[in-house]
Amino acid sequence: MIRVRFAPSPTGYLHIGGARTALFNWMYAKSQGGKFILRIEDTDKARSKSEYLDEILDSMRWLGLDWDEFYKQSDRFDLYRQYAQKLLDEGRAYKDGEAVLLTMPQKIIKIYDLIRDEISIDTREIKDQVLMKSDGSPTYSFACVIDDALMEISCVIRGEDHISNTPKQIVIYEALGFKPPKFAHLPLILDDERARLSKRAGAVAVSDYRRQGFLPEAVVNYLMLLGWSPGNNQEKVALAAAVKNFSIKKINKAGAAFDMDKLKWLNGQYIKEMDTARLTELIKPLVAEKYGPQVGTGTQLQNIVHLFKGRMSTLADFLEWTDFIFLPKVNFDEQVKMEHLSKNLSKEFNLLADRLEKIADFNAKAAEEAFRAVVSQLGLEAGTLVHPVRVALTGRAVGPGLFDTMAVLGKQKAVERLRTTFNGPAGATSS
RNA sequence: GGCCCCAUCGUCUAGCCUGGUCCAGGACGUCUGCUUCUCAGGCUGAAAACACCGGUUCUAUUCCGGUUGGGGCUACCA
Repeated sequence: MIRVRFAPSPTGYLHIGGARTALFNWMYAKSQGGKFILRIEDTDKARSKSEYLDEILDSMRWLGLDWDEFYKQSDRFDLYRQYAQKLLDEGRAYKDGEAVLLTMPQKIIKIYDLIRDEISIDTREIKDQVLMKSDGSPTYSFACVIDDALMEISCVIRGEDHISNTPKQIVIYEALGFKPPKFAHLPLILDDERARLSKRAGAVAVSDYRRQGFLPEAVVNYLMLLGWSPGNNQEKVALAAAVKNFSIKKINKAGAAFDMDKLKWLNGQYIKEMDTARLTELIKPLVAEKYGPQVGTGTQLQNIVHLFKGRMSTLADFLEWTDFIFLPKVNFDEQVKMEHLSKNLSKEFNLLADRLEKIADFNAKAAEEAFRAVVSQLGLEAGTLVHPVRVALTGRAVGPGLFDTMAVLGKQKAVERLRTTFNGPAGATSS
């Protein structure tokens, strides 16, 4: 039976690198019909916080990484104490004050790593290891070894930063009379300067990505591609398909730099392919949070989502693009205003407003017809009026097609903005 | 510093195990062009890599050694 575990420490949020370690463990378990165990390593009483634990659990669920068994090391302190006493009784460990230290044997330890093959280390490089701290709590390596052995973990899949912990732990396995599991050390995720990914480099917590409007399926898809490849030049890979293809042997040895651009691209792909109704459900709470619970309900929001779907790379982009629809007044970009509205077009705007006002069933097609009529009446090129109108209605020079934009804005606001741009309420005049 | 790990386009990678089919394939990003009222998108196309030096071999990106470079560890943190 394949049994693997992910063992985060609740001394911080779930790190994106930790999420990938969890993901690889999870994929391996699923691909082998094994069990995925979540074990909380909260032996450091001072730094462990329950809010971090909640966040880790939340992020795991959000990513869809469900677990079969759950343990907390803080519930198991008696166990660690018993094994420490056993080693003391057998003379394999000794006391230094209240602490318990393990005597290091002098030998060459060979690790068989599923990704890197054999690694050997001379224990003479390693000093005696603390097993139990003076405060009575176990050290990481001691608790980790006892738990991995007792939980019958068949393969320890963890980050490369643990390679040098492995020989120390093998010595502990041997002292305790346990058979060591297999090991697989994953390459680390690096930042764009190829240094270890840290807060400095932007978002590192899974919850940050969630907050920024990334989809869990995109985050999972991106993470699995860091150090692993499904083959066949596939980029967009569903978790289920990846599980089918998964093999530890195919994991890379070299560190992988995190590329935010590619994550955004992937996220955009998932957004574009998502059913608009479902996407609207995801966006609804964001709109409600920003503008109040009354705004953006019903099919109206779905139409807006439909219009902007193709240009979003994160859910948060929707809010960026659509402020002109939800805000009572347009938020002008002064630069853009200078460029497109410095010439007085009040005659043209009013004419267009008159036409729009008369439309009974206001939609993109009707708006376009009205617009074309005005343009031909004035003998203008469509383009010369399209851009100023877009700026007047949305505050920006870029956006979706003007008539679709008018349709989602609605007749009333469109007409009002056209009328007030040049000769509206005090202060609205620009020159 | 010591010990350990690693090394294909700017980035993620395929290929390397089982040398020739690779003047190295895909994707992100960058740059062309087309589409269009703009931008995004979509569709085209282009530039872009086997770190270096030796060895083995008829043949090396693929195997071996070294050099260089990068990363990790070196806690009574995990």
